Amino acid sequence: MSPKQQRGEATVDRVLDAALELYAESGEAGLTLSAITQASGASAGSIYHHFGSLHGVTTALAMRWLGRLLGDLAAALRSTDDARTGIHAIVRAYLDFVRAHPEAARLMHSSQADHEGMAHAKAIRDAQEARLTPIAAWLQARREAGELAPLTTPVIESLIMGPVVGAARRWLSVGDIDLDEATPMLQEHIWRSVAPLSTYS
Amino acid sequence: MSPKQQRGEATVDRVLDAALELYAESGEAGLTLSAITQASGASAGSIYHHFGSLHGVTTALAMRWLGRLLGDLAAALRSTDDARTGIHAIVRAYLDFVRAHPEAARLMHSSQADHEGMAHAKAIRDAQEARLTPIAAWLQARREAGELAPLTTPVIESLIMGPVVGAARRWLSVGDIDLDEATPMLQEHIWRSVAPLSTYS
DNA sequence: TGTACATCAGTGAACGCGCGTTCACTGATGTAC
DNA sequence: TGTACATCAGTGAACGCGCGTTCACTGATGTAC
Repeated sequence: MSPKQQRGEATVDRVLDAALELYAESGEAGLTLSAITQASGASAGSIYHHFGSLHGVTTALAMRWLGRLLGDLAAALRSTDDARTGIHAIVRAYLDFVRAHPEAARLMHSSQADHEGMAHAKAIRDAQEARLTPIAAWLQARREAGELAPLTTPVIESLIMGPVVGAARRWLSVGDIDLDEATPMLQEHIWRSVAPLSTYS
Repeated sequence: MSPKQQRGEATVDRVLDAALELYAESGEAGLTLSAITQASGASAGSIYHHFGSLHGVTTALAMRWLGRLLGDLAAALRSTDDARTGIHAIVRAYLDFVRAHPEAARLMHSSQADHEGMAHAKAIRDAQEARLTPIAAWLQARREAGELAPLTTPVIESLIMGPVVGAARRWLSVGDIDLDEATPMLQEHIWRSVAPLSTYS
């Protein structure tokens, strides 16, 4: 999980890369130990040495990509300072990430949803706290500045991320949505849903 | 799947009810054949007679509840005729359903998300076409009447259902959202995101 | 610079367990005349 | 109303397969003096 030698790190990378590929090919059902050993070249024992269990592999995989996604979102916010450009930036960043890493996005959209993800959502939040904090702080600051409607954090987060996740999932599954075309519309209409009323009066 | 005798129907019901309970207890991993036979009282052979396979059970379970949910949503729309009350109604109907059937909601939120659900999203849509059509028709009529912003159907659906699904999932997992309190806010702010601009100018 | 030792990294055969599925069969229900 | 037959519903023991995990071990790397 936290290798002390370079080749250990390389092995962890190879295993996680192979696992994502396997997941993309055949879903959660494809993530068997023998499939991973074959695809990654690492032995069963080596995988257990680094991850403790098969479940440890999938957890590490989800955490790695969730960290990258949240990092992108936080970075997108960092270069903005008014609410509207911030909303636009985070929406774009999420959709860009999904387009760049569709397999990882697929993995996260389901692993966040499964029983485990549901049950351990809090644990995940803790593990990713460092990356969640700046995003939450940004939201709070904008709301306190009166640049966002006076809503609770969970409601604001649902209003912003909900449509983005919905559009991403739709693109990943049904495929009847053009993300390039949809992005500016999502950006502006999501903004309308969280903008203070004064913006339009 | 479509039993010709009454006791067949009763068995199917018992199996699906037991399966949902097992899922609520221990997730997808809990849905083994032996667990289902034990919990439902039906024999392995009987389950194969009705569902063809274990996978058939989970498919039937998801379809049953998805049908019920979509039925509720369509019913909620039916008693409205202007866009704003329609949006309010469908948002409320979804959240009411989630509160009334949290285990089923949990199941659908993940089974819609998994690899299978992603891959076969189109097949699911076909199977539920009868229930999806009136909802899609309502949307189209309202948009053509100028009561909704001129957006493509996937984008409108994402804007409406995205935040609702997001809030529901958050309630089911993290639990840091009060649905009673959030409902009116979601209703009105979702409406703002799909309302024609003239509403606020 | 060299040596001894501790820790990290990796191997792969072996294990037993529980899984989904099958199948030959019995019993219940419906139907035709 | 009674009888013969077809279909539907249900049983449960038996099967083999592939799974995750373990473990005794070797080899590589880092560290202390």
